[in-house]
Amino acid sequence: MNTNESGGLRERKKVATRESLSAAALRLALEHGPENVRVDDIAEAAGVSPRTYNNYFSSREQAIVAAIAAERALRVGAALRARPADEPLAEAVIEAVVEQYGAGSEPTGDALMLITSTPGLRAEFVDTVAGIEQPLAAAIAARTGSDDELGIAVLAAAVSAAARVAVARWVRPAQDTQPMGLVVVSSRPLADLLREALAHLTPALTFPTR
Amino acid sequence: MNTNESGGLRERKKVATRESLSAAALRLALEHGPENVRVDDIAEAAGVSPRTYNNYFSSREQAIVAAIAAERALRVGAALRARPADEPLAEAVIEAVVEQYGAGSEPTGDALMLITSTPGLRAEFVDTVAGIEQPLAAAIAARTGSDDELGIAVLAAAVSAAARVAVARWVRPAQDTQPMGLVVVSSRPLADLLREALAHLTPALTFPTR
DNA sequence: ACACAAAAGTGCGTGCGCGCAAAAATGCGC
DNA sequence: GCGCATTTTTGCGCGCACGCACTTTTGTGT
Repeated sequence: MNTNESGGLRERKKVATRESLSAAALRLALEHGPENVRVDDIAEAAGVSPRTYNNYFSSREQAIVAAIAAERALRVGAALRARPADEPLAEAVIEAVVEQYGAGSEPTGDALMLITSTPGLRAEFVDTVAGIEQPLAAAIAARTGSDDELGIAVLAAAVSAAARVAVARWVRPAQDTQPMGLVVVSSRPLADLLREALAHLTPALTFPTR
Repeated sequence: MNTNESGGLRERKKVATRESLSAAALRLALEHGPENVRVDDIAEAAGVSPRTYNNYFSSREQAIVAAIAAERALRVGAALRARPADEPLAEAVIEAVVEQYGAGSEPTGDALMLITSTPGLRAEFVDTVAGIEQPLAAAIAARTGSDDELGIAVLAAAVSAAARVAVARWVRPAQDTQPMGLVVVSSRPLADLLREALAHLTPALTFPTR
């Protein structure tokens, strides 16, 4: 039945509510500055109650970043599954992560300005990278056929950690901030940083223990 | 001058306040159950105001776990520095982590019962493992003499992530919980889980990129 | 079409985390 | 010992996260 395939009305309304809330949070943050966004305002703009807002998000930063990072982490698993089956695991993982987080996928313009505007938003954006861990573990397990659950979890966690280091390096404030306290990202493309960071894990992904 | 060596009275009082707060949080949690501990009670027991409590801790779980995990993460860096200089990096790192988190160092008795009693405490305990990342990076840099800052950060982050996976595996609820909903840790010693997890990173620690 | 179950939305109250500014404590030079 | 600078403590107020219980909406079987 159609409702099972795409999820029913309830499921679609749930997704729509979440998207409406994060879109409202982002718009209000861009209009008034992230520190001036109020939960009551976000909820009202999305047409739900503040309590419902908290059913979906535990902080303002989480809601704002959700509109920017939008399930990117979840797509890493799908990207890895889509890599050629005969490609070495290390390369496949690197390209899957770079595809979702670099090479044209990184935030730009107003969104980038926003996530680097406060420590809280920067930290939340960096934290969203951790979301790749579970989908990646599932995709690695499917790809390798390995039943070493701990080993797979460790490799996925290491990749997630390396990606987080690269993203943190990319968004961290420059040592000497620009005039007016402007914060800019690293001049290096995120794809470069990701590849360099993940290259250090190539040996671990290439020579599995056992 | 003496005050510079050990830190002055101000510094010593700061340390004492933090220890007093976390000890009070732990004692009240053991006496009344972690969910019934109030910030006002912790602050009063430690002899400071609730506002001061929040200068040191951002949550009740953080204060409780601080009394249990007590700077263990910071000592991993020192433990690595203390390993034989000619020992391969991978083995030195593994033994340093195991020394601080396993092999007789893991929580037992009431403390163990407490950190596995609620999802919040379990998550906070697992999160404290992330604290090994910076001290470990500093110790790896000192030990290898490498100036590849990103590479060192990635290796330290990967080790931290692997240790977190092992600790999370150790404290996670058993699939079939005991009667009365009792939660127990994995039957395997934490040292075993840590060694197995970190073994997967031995190739990355042994064959540096470059 | 209806009845019932399940899930989502919501109001309310509670506890609390944090920014700000003022008071108190400590460090230091003279 | 004193004056000044710095740091820590604290009170206050605000915004908010969440548990609980109730209402509303959606899903499902008959």
